[in-house]
Amino acid sequence: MAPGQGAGSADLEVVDALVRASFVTMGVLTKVAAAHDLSLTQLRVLAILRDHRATMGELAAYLGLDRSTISGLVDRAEKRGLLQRVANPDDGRGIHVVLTEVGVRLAATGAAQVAEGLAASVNGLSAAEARRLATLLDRLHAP
Amino acid sequence: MAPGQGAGSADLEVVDALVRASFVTMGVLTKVAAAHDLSLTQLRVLAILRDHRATMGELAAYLGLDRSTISGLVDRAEKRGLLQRVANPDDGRGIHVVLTEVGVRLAATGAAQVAEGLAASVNGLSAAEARRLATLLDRLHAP
DNA sequence: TATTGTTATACTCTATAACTATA
DNA sequence: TATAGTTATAGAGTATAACAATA
Repeated sequence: MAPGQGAGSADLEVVDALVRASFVTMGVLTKVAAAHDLSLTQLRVLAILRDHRATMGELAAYLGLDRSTISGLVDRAEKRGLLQRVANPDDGRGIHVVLTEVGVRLAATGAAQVAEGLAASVNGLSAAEARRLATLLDRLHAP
Repeated sequence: MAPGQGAGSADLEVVDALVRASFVTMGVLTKVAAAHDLSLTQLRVLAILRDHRATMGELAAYLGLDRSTISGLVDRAEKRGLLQRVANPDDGRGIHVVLTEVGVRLAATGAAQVAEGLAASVNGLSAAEARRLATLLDRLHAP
């Protein structure tokens, strides 16, 4: 590996810190989800649908899961009354998925609890440090 | 909620950034694991055992999982030749779990690939920014 | 013919409850 | 009696392959 390229030793420090922080973050998310009898993926589905109306295929693409997996997830959430399949007038194939009232409320509660749970972790930082951290994190881009 | 307490709006920015970055990070970890036919949890087990010899119960406590879950995980990994159960001479109940040669190599390869995969995300930062990010992340503490 | 979604199947992950062996 | 681990069981998440409906 050429010097300055790839995973150099200077990067290892950040990578380790990122992995550690991510497990803490995922722990909070999983705990919030479990408190509402949701899996992490179900919580993500609610969060996505809170902002966007999506088709089954769009959910699959966004989450990086197979469409058959989404069918099951949506089945169970629909049975719980959290969301609904809605026919798409423009295309008889692409079904829209939308949150119900109950789903909207649960998504909002979940988001608030995630923020609350993570705020505890962030409490050690000053407001300026928190802003700096947010800025640096946002400059990481997906591979 | 009192001002300055809990999840104030100043924190929301960091929380969102943290959640986004964590999903990117977990995506890399999951992809590396899948490339070796491992689940994320299995990869974590290898990473833990790379540094520490642990009992079944210690693994369970560290990962926040039930002991019965660890039994299954270790079963499958042992069947693949990645690790071994070793009797504990000091206590006939607490079994030690240790990596095999193959497991050690896989753990090392996985760690390198995670670092490589995340280095791509970190490339947009200067060395000084990367250090600052690592420092800030390390100041987040588990809830 | 290509795309969207579902179903059947199989495997992993996970927890609960009941159990065995050791301390 | 308490602790460590396993097993049986059940439910959820996941992908693959085969399928139906629509474009």
